[in-house]
Amino acid sequence: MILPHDFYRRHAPELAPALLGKFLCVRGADGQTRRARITETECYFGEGDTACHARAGKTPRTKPLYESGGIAYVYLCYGIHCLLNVVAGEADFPEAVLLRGVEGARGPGRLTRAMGVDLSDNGASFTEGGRLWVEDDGTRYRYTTAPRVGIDYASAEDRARLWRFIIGPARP
DNA sequence: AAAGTGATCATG
DNA sequence: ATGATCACTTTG
Repeated sequence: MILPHDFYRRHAPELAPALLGKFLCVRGADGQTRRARITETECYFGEGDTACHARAGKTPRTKPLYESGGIAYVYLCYGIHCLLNVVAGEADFPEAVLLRGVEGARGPGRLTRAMGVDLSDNGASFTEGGRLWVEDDGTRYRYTTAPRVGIDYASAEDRARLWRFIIGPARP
């Protein structure tokens, strides 16, 4: 089942674990579809989250974050890597879920390279029959939470949030 | 441990 | 126009 728009219209801290175990699907230029189960996500939540790109408000780059959920926010990181986020929630409130890993590709930069996602996918819809979508096969997974990575610049409070979600045994 | 890499954003 | 900053990966 292809996840519908409503699935994405909730807050990112809730959407991030909900995406675990779902299949990220990308139709390539050759017509072949690549499918991989999502194993690791992180959420970024609002202008008040000092780790979120939208912390400085709306700019040309962060504009997709302010759209209604169910579209892609892709940006270039460290000059090399395209990182793929799933925009969450309602319009005018910036929040998204970073896809950090799928089966067969750990790391957000490797994920996009493996799946063939790049900057041209920025703003693309996951629900309107484009080359990107997410499928649910009904499987549920246990997961572990952890702090987000690569956000040393954020406030201590925001660095401490357990907003990283990883498929695996729940922590004791 | 450290470099490689370039868009983005805040300055001037 | 310039410079600092990065939601990373690879190499040694």
